[in-house]
Amino acid sequence: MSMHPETGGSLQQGLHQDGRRLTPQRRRILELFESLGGGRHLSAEDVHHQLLDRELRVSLATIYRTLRLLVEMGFLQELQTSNGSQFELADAEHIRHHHLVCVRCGRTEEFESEEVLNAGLQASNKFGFDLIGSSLTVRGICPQCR
Amino acid sequence: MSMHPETGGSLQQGLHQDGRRLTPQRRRILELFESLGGGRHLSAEDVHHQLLDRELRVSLATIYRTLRLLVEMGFLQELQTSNGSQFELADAEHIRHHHLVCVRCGRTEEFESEEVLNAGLQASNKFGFDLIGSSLTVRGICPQCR
DNA sequence: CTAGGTGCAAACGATTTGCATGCTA
DNA sequence: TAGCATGCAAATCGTTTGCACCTAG
Repeated sequence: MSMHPETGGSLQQGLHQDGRRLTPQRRRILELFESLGGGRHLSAEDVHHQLLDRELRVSLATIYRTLRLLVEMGFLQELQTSNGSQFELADAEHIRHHHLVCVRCGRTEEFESEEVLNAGLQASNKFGFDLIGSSLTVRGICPQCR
Repeated sequence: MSMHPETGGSLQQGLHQDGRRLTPQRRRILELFESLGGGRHLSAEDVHHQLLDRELRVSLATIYRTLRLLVEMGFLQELQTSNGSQFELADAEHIRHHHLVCVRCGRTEEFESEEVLNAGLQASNKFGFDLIGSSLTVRGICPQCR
């Protein structure tokens, strides 16, 4: 009942469902996230720059469209911040990592929690949702800003 | 160590700290949230309309400035969505309410969880943050969109 | 072939900011 | 008074979209 993160193989399969196509641009974005591994937050602009560093040109518009697609497929998870969205791998190893954000300076720390993972699972069961992932955002004021 | 939500009284006190002033505009916004009670999400525009319905004129710019202030003071909690931020009372009764969001249609359900609350507390302690609040966002696909 | 994808540039829309004026403490 | 707050309008800036062209299947 829960749609789960896929391996490279089944993900490419997913990109062929419903008449979707696996283009070089999409492959580049996928490979970027895979090469960076989990636990890294990238904005759309970050993805753009990382790709340019690798001499790969993909338009920002396509990056936005692809990131949205990957979120809906459950491959990425989106973290909304005051400066726009951040995306990160949502695979089994990282689905349990959460965020502690300073509301003053935006500093972000990460932590893990088994209980939070379970709470999300229970909630999605209760309402009949297919779980994609969950993320806890804890807001506070960091020591430097206090 | 944890900055906690305040009652009306200590909140108005908070609005006098650091040379801040309690203006009619701020009072109107505060009273709006208090009158609606917890568990309601309002965007900045929503606040604007609600106030107009009550024949109270406050500029959108001031609403944005005040909402940010109230979030930093811990009186409101901010929920970032793809259509902008939503704000709600962050008082003791509602600080433990979380969100289950459909990534396709945006439908949002709410639920509570004691474990999540504790996880946030532990995390903020670990990094020395003053806790303001926490919110879990669970992403999934709702039954209608599946 | 042909629907889906891409790039570009323009459009959008929520939020922020500069500045002159108002008003709290 | 002094200085924070407000209102207005203009500026920002991340994100979306229209459209003509391209290409995976």
